[in-house]
Amino acid sequence: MRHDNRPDAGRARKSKNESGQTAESAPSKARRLKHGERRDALLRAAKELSVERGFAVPSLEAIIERAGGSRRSIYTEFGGKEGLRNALLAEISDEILPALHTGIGQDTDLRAALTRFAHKFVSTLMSERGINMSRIIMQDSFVSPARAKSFFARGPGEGAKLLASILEAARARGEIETKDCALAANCFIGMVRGNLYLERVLRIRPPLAEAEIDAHIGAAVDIFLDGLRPR
Amino acid sequence: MRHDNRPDAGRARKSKNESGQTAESAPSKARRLKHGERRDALLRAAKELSVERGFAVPSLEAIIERAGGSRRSIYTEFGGKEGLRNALLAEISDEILPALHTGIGQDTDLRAALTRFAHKFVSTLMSERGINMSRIIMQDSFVSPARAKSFFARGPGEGAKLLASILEAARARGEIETKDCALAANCFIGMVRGNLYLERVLRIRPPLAEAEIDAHIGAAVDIFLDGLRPR
DNA sequence: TATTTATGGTACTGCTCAGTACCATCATTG
DNA sequence: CAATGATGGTACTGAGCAGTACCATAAATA
Repeated sequence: MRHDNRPDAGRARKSKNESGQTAESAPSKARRLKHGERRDALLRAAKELSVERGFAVPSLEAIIERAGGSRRSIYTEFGGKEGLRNALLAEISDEILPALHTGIGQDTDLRAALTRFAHKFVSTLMSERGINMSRIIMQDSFVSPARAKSFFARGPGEGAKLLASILEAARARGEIETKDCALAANCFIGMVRGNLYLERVLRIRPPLAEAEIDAHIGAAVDIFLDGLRPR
Repeated sequence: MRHDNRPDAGRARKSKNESGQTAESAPSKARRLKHGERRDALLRAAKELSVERGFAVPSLEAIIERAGGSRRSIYTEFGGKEGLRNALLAEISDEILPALHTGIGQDTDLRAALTRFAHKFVSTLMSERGINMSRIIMQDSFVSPARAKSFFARGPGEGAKLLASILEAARARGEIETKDCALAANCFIGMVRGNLYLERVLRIRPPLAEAEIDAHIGAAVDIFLDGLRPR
């Protein structure tokens, strides 16, 4: 029951089967993936393309070229560009945010805890990959404040809370003295970020050497602890 | 000598003279501005449109609609979109950067100097207008690292240098004790920024109340000064 | 093996927008 | 006041890209 009343119903197709499989995630053949697999492939391609280039969602063409599948796949899997964007941002958040907070709060020594926190922060967010992800999230925030909000809450927001609770504990032990631990936590995080984060995001500065990181964190921890020490 | 061999040479023009003057900077008539004036009008329109909406360069259509003139004007005045972008970013930098540093370094008292610096920083950059300008500059940085670099150098970079020199002076007077004033300045700036700046840029937080600003700055200055006080 | 179903592929549509051509008109200058 | 030059206005062009229609084909199922 083919209704060929369409103008170009019988148009010649460019048979692209020759070498059209640009998908590098699939082992050379791998045609016809099923639902979940195709979704993963598309999402992974979108993510890697974004992260490689440090730019927000690439064009659908570019994604398909890398992942295989077709425009149609994107619409069935994600419902369109916006859905893909949502999934992509969630994916990126899921990669970067846990790395930000793992192991925080294990140290009993305050200085060690602060140093660990800062190191985690700097090495996760200021690495090449972390910066590219930051850039993607920032660019996206100009499009969707909602996604930015959720990212912030799960990332820096959560970090600030964790740090504040660490400070509360230290204050309870009498190691530090401050009115407002949340405020102090905010200050510490800012201090760790310094101007470096901005410089990295703006691509003004190359990735930091270990020595630079240590010096910066050392200075921040010193100033912070001395600033809060009990009289 | 009109060569009417063009297909639409004699096409009907929509006479738009009825009320086509959307230019608000011009007093209702003001047709046919000359060179410099048109340039200013275009640039101002581009700037206000960007700043109002917190988004990078608007479409040429939008600019023209507000400024008057025509696409042609933009090409004769700026050489195209890229030239306009350059001029726009320079314009924005020229507005925001001087405000950032004026009056810094006048105070003899270190605490007063730090507080003034921080206040200038927060009230300039975290105001609605300042945040919108920051957003524009960030978005542009994803397009042109060169412009981002120059902005950073003139803004935060310059600020860090100023602050470092203030700290040097204080150290010479024996008021503070630190190995590296540049590092310490970096820390202070970061502390002032805290998470607030990011929250504002991402539009997660509304403009700060005076009380919030004072509390935040107060905490930062306290921690910083105590952290650097001589043993 | 034949039929159905879902997925891959391609072209088309429509929109936005930068850049360009060219006409119309105002302003200047002799 | 007429000729000339510069500026305003409009439409056209072409590129990029999201979304959609529909054909082709591989997999599933009977």
